[in-house]
Amino acid sequence: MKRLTYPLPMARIEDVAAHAGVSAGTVSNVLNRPQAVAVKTRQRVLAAIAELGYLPNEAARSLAAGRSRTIGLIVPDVTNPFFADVTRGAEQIADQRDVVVMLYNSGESVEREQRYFGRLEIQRVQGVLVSPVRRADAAVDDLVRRGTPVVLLDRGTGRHGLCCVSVDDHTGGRLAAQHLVDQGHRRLAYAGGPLSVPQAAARLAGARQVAQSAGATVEVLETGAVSVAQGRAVGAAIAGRDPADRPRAVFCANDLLALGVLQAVTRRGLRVPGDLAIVGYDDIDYAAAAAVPLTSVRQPRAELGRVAADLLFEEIASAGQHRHRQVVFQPDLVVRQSSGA
Amino acid sequence: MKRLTYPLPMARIEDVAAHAGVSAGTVSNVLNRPQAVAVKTRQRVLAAIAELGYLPNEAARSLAAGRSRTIGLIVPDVTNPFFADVTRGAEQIADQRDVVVMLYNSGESVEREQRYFGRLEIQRVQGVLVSPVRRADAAVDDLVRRGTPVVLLDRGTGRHGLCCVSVDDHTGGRLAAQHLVDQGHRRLAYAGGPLSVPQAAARLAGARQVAQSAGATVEVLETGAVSVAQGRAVGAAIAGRDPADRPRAVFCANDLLALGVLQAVTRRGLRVPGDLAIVGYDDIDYAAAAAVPLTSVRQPRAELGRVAADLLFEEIASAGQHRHRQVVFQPDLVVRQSSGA
DNA sequence: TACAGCGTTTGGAACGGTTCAACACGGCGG
DNA sequence: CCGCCGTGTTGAACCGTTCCAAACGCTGTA
Repeated sequence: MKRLTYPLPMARIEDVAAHAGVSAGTVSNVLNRPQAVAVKTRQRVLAAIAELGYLPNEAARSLAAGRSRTIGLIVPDVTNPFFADVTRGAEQIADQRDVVVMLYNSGESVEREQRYFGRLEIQRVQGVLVSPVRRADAAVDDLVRRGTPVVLLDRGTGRHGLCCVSVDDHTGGRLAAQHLVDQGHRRLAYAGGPLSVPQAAARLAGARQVAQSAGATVEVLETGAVSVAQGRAVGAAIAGRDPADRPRAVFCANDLLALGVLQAVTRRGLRVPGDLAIVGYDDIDYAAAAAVPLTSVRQPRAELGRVAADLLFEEIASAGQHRHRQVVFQPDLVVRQSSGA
Repeated sequence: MKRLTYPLPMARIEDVAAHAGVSAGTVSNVLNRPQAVAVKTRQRVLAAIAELGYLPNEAARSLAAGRSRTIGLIVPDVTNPFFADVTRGAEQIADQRDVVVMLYNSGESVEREQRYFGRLEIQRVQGVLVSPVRRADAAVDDLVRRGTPVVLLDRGTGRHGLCCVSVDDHTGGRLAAQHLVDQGHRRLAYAGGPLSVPQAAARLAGARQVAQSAGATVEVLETGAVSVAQGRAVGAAIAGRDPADRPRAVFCANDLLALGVLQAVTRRGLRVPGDLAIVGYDDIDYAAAAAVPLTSVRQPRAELGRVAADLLFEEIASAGQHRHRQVVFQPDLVVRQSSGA
């Protein structure tokens, strides 16, 4: 008995073959190795495909081929404009190879990340791009041990002996601090955290280095996360201080934080950049659109995603003998009004 | 000859079966119909699965089962906080059923949308959730005709004789206008567009209705898109006018637009809400975080996604006889400073 | 005429699961 | 002691592709 499929059984490769008067193998060749098929035959087959509206069954295809035409991508949160652009970059490269990207948001949860790794393995993805939640991530190690190529995105640099792409956060911190110092500021603050996040720490270290050699001070205002709400808290704290005891410039670990600070201090009557200069990080679209357009450190976001995907495909192709590479990008500073340009 | 797989051949169901001393069918039962297997056997099999680190091959599974455990979701742009939340809602429901969501951004391009539909069909997704680019979308019709269940998200209401979920834009427009009228405004403006987008038109219509019965006027400032940049242009135009000839309140078709207007008019010295009251739409996170927190019309975003997914699964389950439903949500107004609360 | 060589096509064996009819087994009632 | 029943388990067919060795047909050469 034929199984009942609602509502119509799709054309299979056999149907196309029959319709074109060839064998299934030939249809498969037309699809996968067109140059191996005589022009006339190929045209006949293509006509049959069009006529029947044939669409190959991906499940059968990946089963037979032994690999699925997908890669996995796990980021903390696509809603974050930074990761949205990274994602776009990776998708662009995958698209060129006709590979589908399975996207997951870890939400900074180790448990979710692990669950998604499992899903990706079940799907037999060719490889995984991931911004791991933890620097030392056992789940990543497992995945690698089981044989899935992995490229680290923006985090966990180097630790795993894996390919990884990142942006030089130390330099980013230096750029921001140098700019503020150049504007004449000597009392800086750094808002960001938690400092256990390597990126937050590296940006601070860079800023400190510059400040030190310029005779400036950097006060650390550590936050529990990098969100607008946390930024507002920082801004309120700054605005609430005695003017003599206030930093004159604040460098924020990301733009969301900076936007929060901006909002909180202007609401309390401080002028930006007059009373407080602000520099953000990431240069998200909303940074330029803020009430006082934000000076920010820009990272090559889409490029990051593209290069990561390229590395992944390289590793996939070179099954086995592959030399892991670590690519580090340089950020640059975009000066706008918030820092008093 | 065995095909060479890098680097290790994964355990198959046969391996598990051998290891547990049962047949493959029993292992399959343990995985899919646990209650049909004797407790002792089940435990033995589960132990074998754990020991071998067995992960079922999803491709083989969907090939045999005749359907993949995936649904498709196509939105204009996940970066837009509105759609990000809708996506989260849909994913939540799918997750409960152990179904993977394949997410695509149409970028408002008909061509991309069509390409993604093709991909989803090739993947044999169980169904598709889509915010179609065009109201009358031939690609959607094709998909439906070929037998893929489709639920329309937030757009194209009713036209197709399909399930659809949306938010009442007319009411949204009324809420915004009523609020402005209540604040004493009689010269309103509506910024948004293009008006060929049904949503933009409905919001305007709602606003007009209220304005009319209150003896207020609504000037239309049509835009080509709803972005921060377009908002800035509108704001510049308003600020550039003679004060006597200016609207005193502007209702924007979305928050990005409103943020742009806010930025442009404050930079030109107008006070918000003193000189110009602003109301946005969507209540994205950045709305509350703006330099002047934005009054906005909130839509139940995650709920929208959840209900859409529920409807889709309902339709999938009731293969064939299914009565399409159209769910309409009501928006509500979130009052903040930008409208002079 | 035979045959080598080449480009094209074919048939059939995988791929790794699901599903279901048939069967084995033990207990129970007659 | 036999037949029956229900519970668990098995074996084999099947899902729709890819891939590859072998077959095929044609041309050119010996």
